[in-house]
Amino acid sequence: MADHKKRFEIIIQKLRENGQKITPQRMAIVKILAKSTGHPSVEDIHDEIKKDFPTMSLATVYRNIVLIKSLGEVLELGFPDGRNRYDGNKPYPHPHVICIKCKKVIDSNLGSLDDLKDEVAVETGFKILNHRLDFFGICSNCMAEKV
Amino acid sequence: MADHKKRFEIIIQKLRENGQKITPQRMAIVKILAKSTGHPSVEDIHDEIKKDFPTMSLATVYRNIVLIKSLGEVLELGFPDGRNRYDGNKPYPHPHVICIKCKKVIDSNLGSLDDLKDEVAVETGFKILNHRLDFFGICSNCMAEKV
DNA sequence: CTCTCTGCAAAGTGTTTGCAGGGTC
DNA sequence: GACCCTGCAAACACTTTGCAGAGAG
Repeated sequence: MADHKKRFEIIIQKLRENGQKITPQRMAIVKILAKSTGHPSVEDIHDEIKKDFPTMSLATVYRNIVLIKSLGEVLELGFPDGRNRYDGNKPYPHPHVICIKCKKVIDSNLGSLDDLKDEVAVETGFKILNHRLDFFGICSNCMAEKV
Repeated sequence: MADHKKRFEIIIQKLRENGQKITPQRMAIVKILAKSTGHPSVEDIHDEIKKDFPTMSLATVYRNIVLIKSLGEVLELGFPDGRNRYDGNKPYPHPHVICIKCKKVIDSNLGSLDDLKDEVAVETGFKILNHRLDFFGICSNCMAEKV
C-alpha cells in the first residue's frame, strides 16, 4: 500500500477511535494531509478541495487541522510570513529547508538531534518534548533565475 | 563596558550610519533590545517603555523593530502562539529552549550547526542563509509545580 | 434520534499603513 | 528648514468562534 494511503487510513482510524465522525469534508482534508509532501497551507488545502466541493468552508479546514493536530497526526510548520504549513505525512519533528524566494519547503533526511536534545536538557534543566529545525535559503531554481 | 551597553552603542551607531534619526523613543527601544536576555515581545517592550513614556505607541515599536531587523541587529523568534519575541543582544541564529507552560525562553550555548548546514546544502542544492533551532519543553520551575 | 459537524458571518489577535503634526539634524 | 519620525486610528491577514441547520452513526 502506498505510503500516503497508509497514512490516510491511520489518521481516519485514529479519528474513529476518538469518536469523531467521518464526513466527506473530513476525508478530503485528511486525504490531502496524508500526502502533504508539498507542505500545503490551510488555504492551499481549501483551494484544492473546493475544486470538487465548492461549498467547503475555510473554517472547516481550520477546525479539522486543530483536531488532527491534537491527535498528533499532523505537524504544523510555523512560518515567518504567518501562513502556517502542514505535514500529515511525516507528523514527527524533522528538519525543513525553506526557500525564502519561492516559499518551497522540502524535507531533509539528515541529522538526528537526539544527542543535542539530551545535552540541552542537561544544560537547562528542561524536559524537552519537541523541537524544530529549519534552514532558510535560496533553492537552486531561484538561484538560476537572473532577476 | 557592559555587554548590553556595547550592543546599544553598536545599534545606535548603525542607525546613524544609515541616516536614521535618533529619537528618544528609538533610544528607549534600542536600549531594551540591547539587553533583551528575556526575549521580550513587542508588547513587553511597549509596556516597559510606557512606564516612563506614556504616549509611546505600539506602531512605533513595530516600525523600529522592522528597521532594526533590516539592519540585522535584532533576531526575531517566531512563536507558535503568534506573538514574536526579539533578541537584540545576540542577533545571530542560536538555539532557544522554550517552556510551553510559562513561555520562558532561554538561550542554549551548545551545538554549532555549521556541519549540518553544509550537509543540508549539499543534500538539497540550496544556498543556506539562515536557520533556526528551537526546543520546546517544560522548565524546572513549571515541572516542580503540582498543578 | 442524538449529537457532532458544517457553512456562514462576525469577532479576535497580532501587525502594518495613511495621515497630519512634531522633532532631529 | 527639510525630511524623517511619531501617535492615532483604520486597515490587514490569518485564525477562531457563535449559531442554526444538515448529516453521521
